[in-house]
Amino acid sequence: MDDVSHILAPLNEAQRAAVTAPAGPVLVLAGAGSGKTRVLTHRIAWVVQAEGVSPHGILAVTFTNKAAGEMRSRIEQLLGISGGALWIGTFHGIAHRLLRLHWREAGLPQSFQILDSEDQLRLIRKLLKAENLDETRWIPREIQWFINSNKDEGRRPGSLKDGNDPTRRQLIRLYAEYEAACARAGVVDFAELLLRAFELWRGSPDLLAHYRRRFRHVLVDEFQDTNSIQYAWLKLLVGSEVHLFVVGDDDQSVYRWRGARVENMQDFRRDFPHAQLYRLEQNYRSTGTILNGANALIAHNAARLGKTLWTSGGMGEPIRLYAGFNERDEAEFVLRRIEEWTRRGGQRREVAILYRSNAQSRAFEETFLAARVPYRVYGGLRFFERAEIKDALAYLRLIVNHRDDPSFERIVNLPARGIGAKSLDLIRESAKGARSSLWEAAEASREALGPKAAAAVQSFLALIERLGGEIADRPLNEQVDHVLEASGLIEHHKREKADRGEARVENLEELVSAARSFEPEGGAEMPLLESFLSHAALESGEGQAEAWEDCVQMMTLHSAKGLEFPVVFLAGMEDGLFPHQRSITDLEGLEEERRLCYVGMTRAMKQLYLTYAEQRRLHGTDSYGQPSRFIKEVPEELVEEVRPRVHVSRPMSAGRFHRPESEAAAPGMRLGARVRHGRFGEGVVLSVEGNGPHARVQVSFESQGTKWLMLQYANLEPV
DNA sequence: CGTGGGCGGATTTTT
DNA sequence: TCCGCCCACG
Repeated sequence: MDDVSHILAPLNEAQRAAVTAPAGPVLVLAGAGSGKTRVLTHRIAWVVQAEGVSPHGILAVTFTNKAAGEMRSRIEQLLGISGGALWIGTFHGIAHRLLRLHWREAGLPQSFQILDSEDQLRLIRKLLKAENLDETRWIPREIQWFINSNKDEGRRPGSLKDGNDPTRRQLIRLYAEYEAACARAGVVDFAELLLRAFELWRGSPDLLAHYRRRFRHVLVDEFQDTNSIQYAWLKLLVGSEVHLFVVGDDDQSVYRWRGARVENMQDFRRDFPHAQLYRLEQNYRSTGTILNGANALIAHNAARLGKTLWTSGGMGEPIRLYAGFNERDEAEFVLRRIEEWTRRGGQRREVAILYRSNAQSRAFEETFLAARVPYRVYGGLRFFERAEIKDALAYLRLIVNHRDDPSFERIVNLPARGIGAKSLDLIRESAKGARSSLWEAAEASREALGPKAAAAVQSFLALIERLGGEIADRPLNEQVDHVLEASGLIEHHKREKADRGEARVENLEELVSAARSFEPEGGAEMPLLESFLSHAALESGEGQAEAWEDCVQMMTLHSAKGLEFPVVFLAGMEDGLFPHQRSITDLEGLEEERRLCYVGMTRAMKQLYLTYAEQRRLHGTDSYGQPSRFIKEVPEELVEEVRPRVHVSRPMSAGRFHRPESEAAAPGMRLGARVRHGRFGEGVVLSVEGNGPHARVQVSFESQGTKWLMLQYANLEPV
């Protein structure tokens, strides 16, 4: 046996017991901040080093690409080897890998592409339109939900019963049509990746046997977030002899609404009655006060596996509660506290503002912008989801796979080339009649179309063909670059309104540089371009961490899961907002909201603030909310109410941003301020975006129109 | 065919 | 309030 002390030494007793658990299924109930990731990585290291298992025989599944990447690098550090042989990835990533390797057995075309949720919605809309169904009666989102949740449960249209309900019958029919359309186009959506991978194994015993022999150790992170098909897939793989090691926390299950089944944790104990259970309850993150508060809160949920976090550290400071007059007052309070924190030597990046829904970031952004305090909002539109990026990818996808109908639809007339709705309808009709792809229908459409449209269609097809030839055998970034130029996309965006178009061109350039630095993951052998396209579909592209500026972090509670911060503000603690109105009515929904609150509280290491606003402007109207019921579920003695509002800070118009100008990095850049520019003359500030050296202002000049200017170069003077 | 105005809808999010 | 989508118009 190799020396394994470095694997075991940093672990506490419970962690060590889990890491060294003997053969058989294992369930680790890991509370927030109890070293969950550490247990997983050390388990892998242990299995490799102490039990001599080859990394080749290990499969580890996570929920996000980020988590997978972190796990891989931690294992590499721990073992001092390259983790290349380990299969670590998301369920979707691993399913994708399997389908690439075994596309034939899975019944897929070799060059199948992945449909993201937006593509999927678009396709559903197309189907509805083709069927002449009213979108107000058949809501695309609901149909999408119907399809995905059935796939998540492993159900194909053929196995669904309509129960003599005409609505349901129609939904099932649409599901079947949607499947046919995907097959025709050679595309698979996210849920399909999982279901296909499941069916692949279920339908090929030899293949399954192969993987069962290969993967002797299967580890799963965030098990409470698995859905039915993922768990079914795991059970299929595991059979009887493989070691399944799952880690999860039922109290942190916050994705029920997208198919996650906390019940899988209980089911696990039923399905593997001999499973060993380990509890990790010692928390290394938060103060005793924070933990006690979180424990008390979550105790209001029924149906828990049960777990109480404790710490060997001190109680720390009380949890602080602030009742703001309105959302602006709330934001200003948070701002003042953060300034206090930094004045005492704290860093901004150590502070997180967490909220229930993205719209809440706005009030904070405005306040922080005005105060010139750098912040970063996580979430929002991701890189690969931006329209211009998706257009560019659609070109590449269509080049790779002419049958990719969604891509065809997307770009056939972008930039505009005279192929209007009517021509497209014709092509769609004939594709449907011939059960062929749009591409094939377009090829055959010459006669059916007018001469002008026919020429336009043919030249589009020729363009795609030509591009395919021109980019063959060139480096990936040149391929992307060439397609962007030759397709006219760049030109198209350059002609747009200056501000918007510029940003789009920049994003497209970013895509080229992403291509330049792209390295395919080991495994499946496929052309670089195709693997880049799959990567683009599977990776949201959130990871583009910008220069590590010292910024206050703002994000939703959901995206904060798995993170920790010395100082946490849980903002918007009002009934209706949090718990959210739409979850308030049923118990299950409410319990999930409570778990979300638990997740939020347990992000905090040293200081935790709960804040709410008595009056909040939302969707344009003012509402007067009650403090969140969750506040009352935290024991009073742990909470200190900050400055019970004796005097109210008036949020009046003139003093909207009442920061002394001398403190501001760029004085006078308030919204509505009058400024003078050397060349453009006088104007009014319409908006301010970003901060630090990247800040940009939009100014409406009297004679030169509206322009975006980089603050650092513009030399604007207040008038 | 491309643009602007009117209308409705507006958790949470990863893949 | 604000954003995205659809339709009507030029």
